[in-house]
Amino acid sequence: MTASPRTINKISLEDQAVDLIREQILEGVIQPGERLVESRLAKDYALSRGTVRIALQRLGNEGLIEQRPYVGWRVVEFTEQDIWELYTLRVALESMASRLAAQRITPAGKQRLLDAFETLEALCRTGSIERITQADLGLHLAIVELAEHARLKKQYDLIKNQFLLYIKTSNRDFRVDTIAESHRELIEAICAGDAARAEQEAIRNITELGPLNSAP
Amino acid sequence: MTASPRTINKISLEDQAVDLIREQILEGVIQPGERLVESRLAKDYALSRGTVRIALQRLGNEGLIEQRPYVGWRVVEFTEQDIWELYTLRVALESMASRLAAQRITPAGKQRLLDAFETLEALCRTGSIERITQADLGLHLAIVELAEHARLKKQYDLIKNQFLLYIKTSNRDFRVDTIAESHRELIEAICAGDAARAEQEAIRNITELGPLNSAP
DNA sequence: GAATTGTAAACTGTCCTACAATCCACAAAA
DNA sequence: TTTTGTGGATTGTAGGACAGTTTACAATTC
Repeated sequence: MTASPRTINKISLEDQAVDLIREQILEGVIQPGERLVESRLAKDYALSRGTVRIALQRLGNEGLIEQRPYVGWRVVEFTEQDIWELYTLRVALESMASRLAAQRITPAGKQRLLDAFETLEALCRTGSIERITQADLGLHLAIVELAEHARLKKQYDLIKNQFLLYIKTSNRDFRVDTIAESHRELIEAICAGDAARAEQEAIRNITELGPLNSAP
Repeated sequence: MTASPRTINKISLEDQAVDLIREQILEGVIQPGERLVESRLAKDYALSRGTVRIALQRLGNEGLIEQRPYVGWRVVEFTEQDIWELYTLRVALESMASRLAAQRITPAGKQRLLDAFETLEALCRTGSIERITQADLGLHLAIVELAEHARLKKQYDLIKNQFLLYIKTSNRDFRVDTIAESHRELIEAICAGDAARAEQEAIRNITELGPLNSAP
């Protein structure tokens, strides 16, 4: 007998703590600039300090919180430079991802892309900003995963949440109605296996939304 | 009275542990595939398990070691796919770095680049492989730092040591005599402030050395 | 009053001990 | 040969302890 597809959830407390605290930050429960006190978090979540400590290290690596020796951790506050960095890095990583995705696109991959795209399209008509943002990110994430490049994905994940935090805490007004549409050509290029065009469309898609014109 | 420029070295044990263990790995004292046992490291370096634990987390993030739950950490062993990933990621990050560096080059920046280049040139005539590799990396690192892009640098640092580990553990024969020369045009382009050419030269420089022809 | 210096509180950095959970190799059994 | 214990090693996690450091603020000095 082989094990059934259902597997037991065996997530370490460290991992759970990371997810939990990250959620609190992204939800805005813990605001930018606010401090994270090891001992208080440990008490709140009924964990040991050591476990919380590891979790904070990891979130620090994700760039959501920053450390000052003997003072502690606090949620980052983004500057103009930070935003510029995030956008430019996204361009570098996603343009490569798009090119690779186009090179190795499969029927299953196309399906996944189109599903993600349709989800985004639907939400753009009726959904909340929250959910649109989520779907948008989901589409980009799909592209990155289709590139089948573990390190690229890892580096992308590393800045993904910083981007989310920025979106949620800034009050930029996005033209909701055009978001889905601005992805159409990118998706088409990838599905068509046109690597060069996919790369260019990725650059355009990110650049036209971001504040890249005002580079420092 | 103002404090003199000499500052006191106040490095946390966690950080020192990271540096120490990383050194052991890069020196080959701990070989790829070998296990890292928390309690043994703690005893060897006279540290507590908690401190070692944090250090291992960090090295895991750098991709030098990998974790299996309840089993422990061991030094990574690179596959063909890994090497391909490292090279392609380097291209993505360094081509952007070169472009930015060219855009914001200053006299001081030129000086730094040329110094690094000359060091490399000199070593290519007389130095050991070890030192040439070090100087080569130093030059690339200078470019990345001249881009003045904190996140780009952070992501570069994250794969830098994986690359070093690969170089040290693989027995690829590098044409030592051509290494310095292959950087000349890149350096020139950056110093000339020619962003587009710098970007292209960066791609060429990395690609012509690496095994990118045999992409998976 | 401004600058310096002392002081207490809060928190991090680090260590220790302890024990349950888990993996793994190997022996025992079917 | 395959399955099923079983024990040892190591990780995962908790909790307590205390020194080191920062910080705000009070006390002191000029």
